[in-house]
Amino acid sequence: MPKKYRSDAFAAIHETMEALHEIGAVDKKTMREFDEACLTPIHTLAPEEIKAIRLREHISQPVFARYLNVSKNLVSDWERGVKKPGGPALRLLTVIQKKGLTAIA
Amino acid sequence: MPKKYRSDAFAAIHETMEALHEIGAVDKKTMREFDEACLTPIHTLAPEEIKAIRLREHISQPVFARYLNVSKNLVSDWERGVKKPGGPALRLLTVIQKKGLTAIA
DNA sequence: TTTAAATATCATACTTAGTGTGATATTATT
DNA sequence: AATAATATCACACTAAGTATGATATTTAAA
Repeated sequence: MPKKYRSDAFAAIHETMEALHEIGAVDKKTMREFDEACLTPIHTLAPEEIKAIRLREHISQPVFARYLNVSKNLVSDWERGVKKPGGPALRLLTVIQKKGLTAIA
Repeated sequence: MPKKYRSDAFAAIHETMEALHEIGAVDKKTMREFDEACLTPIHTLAPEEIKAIRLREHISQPVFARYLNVSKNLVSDWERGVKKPGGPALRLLTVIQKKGLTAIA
């Protein structure tokens, strides 16, 4: 059984916060700070870490590339440290690292 | 209660496929084709669609940007059609469009 | 055992997505 | 009234990401 406590709890709390905001019980500033606090922090990933994430899912570079919607050569470059994943790519990899491939399938 | 039938079913089937592959009952080619078939197809998003996704979540451009791990100006550029989201950014937006913000939180 | 196909490393050249700064205007909040 | 958040816009810059193709090794199949 997959653990989904965190995301389920977050979804529920988020909806509650939205309702409270619409009623006027919570102001925009609080909403914004709440959302910021819910963000999974992002740290740069070392080449080996990226490769480890992929091997953990037991898939090849080409297939992994299609999941991320990037070219297969880019995945190779990441794993060899030739290039480093940027903004949105890093978020994607962080999500997969934490929740697995099925989170974005 | 959030609907997670699809991802739960996929996770279960995926694990079964892996087990069958390790036993030798399923070859690599079949595994690869299976994974490819599980990918949510990606279509380019119009500026209005991107804005719609964000408004649907009731958050501002800056907060949305932090969820995606991109700069706030880029979100503005997307929504005005000045720039178009590429590979990994498109995947991220497609996931949010289908599963909501909590999928990547 | 040979053939074929998938995988992964590597090189090169190119395009544009994404960053960062800063100005402006409008809208909320106190 | 004043402060802060939001959003549009301009500009220059960097490097992420693309595309193609060669090579080598492994893996599957005939």
